[in-house]
Formats: sequence, structure tokens, C-alpha cells
Amino acid sequence: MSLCPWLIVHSIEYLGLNPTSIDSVVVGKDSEVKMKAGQKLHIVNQLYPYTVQFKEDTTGGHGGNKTPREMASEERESHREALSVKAAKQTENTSVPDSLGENIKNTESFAPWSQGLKTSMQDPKMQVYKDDKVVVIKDKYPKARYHWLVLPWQTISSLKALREEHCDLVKHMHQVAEQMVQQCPDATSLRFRTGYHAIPSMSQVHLHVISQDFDSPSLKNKKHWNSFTTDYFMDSQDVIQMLETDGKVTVKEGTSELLKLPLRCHICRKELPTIPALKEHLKSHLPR
DNA sequence: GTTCTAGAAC
DNA sequence: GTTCTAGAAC
Repeated sequence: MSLCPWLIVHSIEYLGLNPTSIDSVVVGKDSEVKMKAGQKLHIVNQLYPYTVQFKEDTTGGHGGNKTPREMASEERESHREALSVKAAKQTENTSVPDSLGENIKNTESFAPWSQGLKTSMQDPKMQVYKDDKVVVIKDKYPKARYHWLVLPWQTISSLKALREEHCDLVKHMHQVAEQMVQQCPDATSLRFRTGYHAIPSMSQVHLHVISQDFDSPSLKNKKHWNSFTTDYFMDSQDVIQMLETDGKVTVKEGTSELLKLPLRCHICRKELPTIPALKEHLKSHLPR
């Protein structure tokens, strides 16, 4: 595995996974930290999550080895900043406890691509606004003429992690979102919505501020469309309300199925058979 | 989250 | 034949 000698362990997040399998991970040139399988290391200001997996006994056949695909992948990733260090798995997946199963599943959510926002929000070139609590970046693949993301500096993985103590922060995120709309030159002619994806793909809670023209080449498929035009998109105000009344945010059952609904215009409710047809239809609602 | 592409739909 | 979607891979 490729480790840089200057890496510093910033914090360790306990995931409560299989406590019986202790592993040790070399974290710097000379330092070594005892860790449990499944623990997450945040290296350098929580930017780069490292997932710790099981390590096979030294007599094991393929412990610590990587497949060529993993090697190639790691080489590619080394050009970016989201590295993923993996120790080898303990065994094949026979007779493993449930917690390991979750471990493997959780590892998915630590995939390099899912950490992209955490990287982007730190990049001054991406920041269009920042204060002591939040930062705003342009969505890398905007689904409309204007599409910003408001992110807290504090690490909060998703809506699920929000609690009452985050109320002020989430309200501030909403305020900043409204500021972004106000400063937009087309704020008078375009409608905006401000909200969260109920089940986001990217780690780090982020508030979408998106104009309702949906006039963008990056809007390409049904999932894109339905994630912004069905109840999959949760209004910021509703999320704040939930936090205030329940102390947490609950996502309705069946929300993920909303992404498969037929394509329907968010303005006149007309159903369109394909994305190209929808895009052509949306032109009729553009400001003139 | 995006890209790529097989094969469904037309 | 081309267009378009959906699932795999990353």
C-alpha cells in the first residue's frame, strides 16, 4: 500500500464494528496505531477517509495483496486526493458475522467518488462563498442554469446524522442559500428551490440551491430528473421543521422508488416519454 | 456521483 | 438502421 510519510492522523471515528478483530495500521513513517476493523481514519483535517479492513494472518496466501485492478485504480487515484488504503480481508465471506457484512456494505459509501464534495469544498477555486460555518460551491455537474451546494465545515455525513443541536447550523445553511438566490442576476426571471436529496449519493450533508429551468447538459437521465422533481427532493424548510419538532429527519418509506417514476414536467405535469422529449418540452417553460 | 455500453425500443 | 435507457463498473 502506498503511504505518504507526512500523513497525520487527525481523528478516528468508531463505527462499532467487529471488536474482536484487532489490526494495526502503519500510519506514518514511524508511527503505528492499533485499530479495529471497520474503523475510519481521517487523515489530514478529515479530508481523506481511510477504511480499515481485516488483515489475514501472515501465513495467509493473499493477505495484503491487491489485484491488478486495485493497483491500477490506486495509481489513478493518487493524482487525486482521495486515497483509499485497504488491508486485505480476513477470510472469504463464509460464516462471517453480520457486522462484517455491514462493514463491506459500508465500505461502498467510502468509495473515493462518494467523497468528492469533501475535497471540492476545501478547494478555494471551487468556493463561491464561505463563512465560519458553511461554504458554497457550484455543483460540478449542474442540473440547471444555476446549481449551488451549501455545505457545513463540520463533518456531517447525511440527513440521517442531523439532530436538534444542528438546528441553528441548518437554518444558517438555509439563510446562505437564500443569499445565493438574491445575488443571482436571473433571480427575478427564474424560480429556485432549496432542498436536500432524501438519499444522497455523496458524503457530507449538502443543501441544493437549484433554478427550476433544468436547462443543462448534465441533466441526462430519469434519476437526475426525479431526484429534483419528486418528494425525493426535500425542501429545506421542511427539513428544518422536522429537526425542530422531532429532533431528527425521517425519510418516508418508498422514497428510493420515486426515482423510477415516469418523466413528468414539474410545471404543467405533462408526462414525457424520454429525456430528449422532456428537454424539448422544458423549453416551452423558459422565461421569455 | 459519472462513464460506458449492451440491448431494448423504435 | 438509430435512439435511448438502465445496469455495471469505477
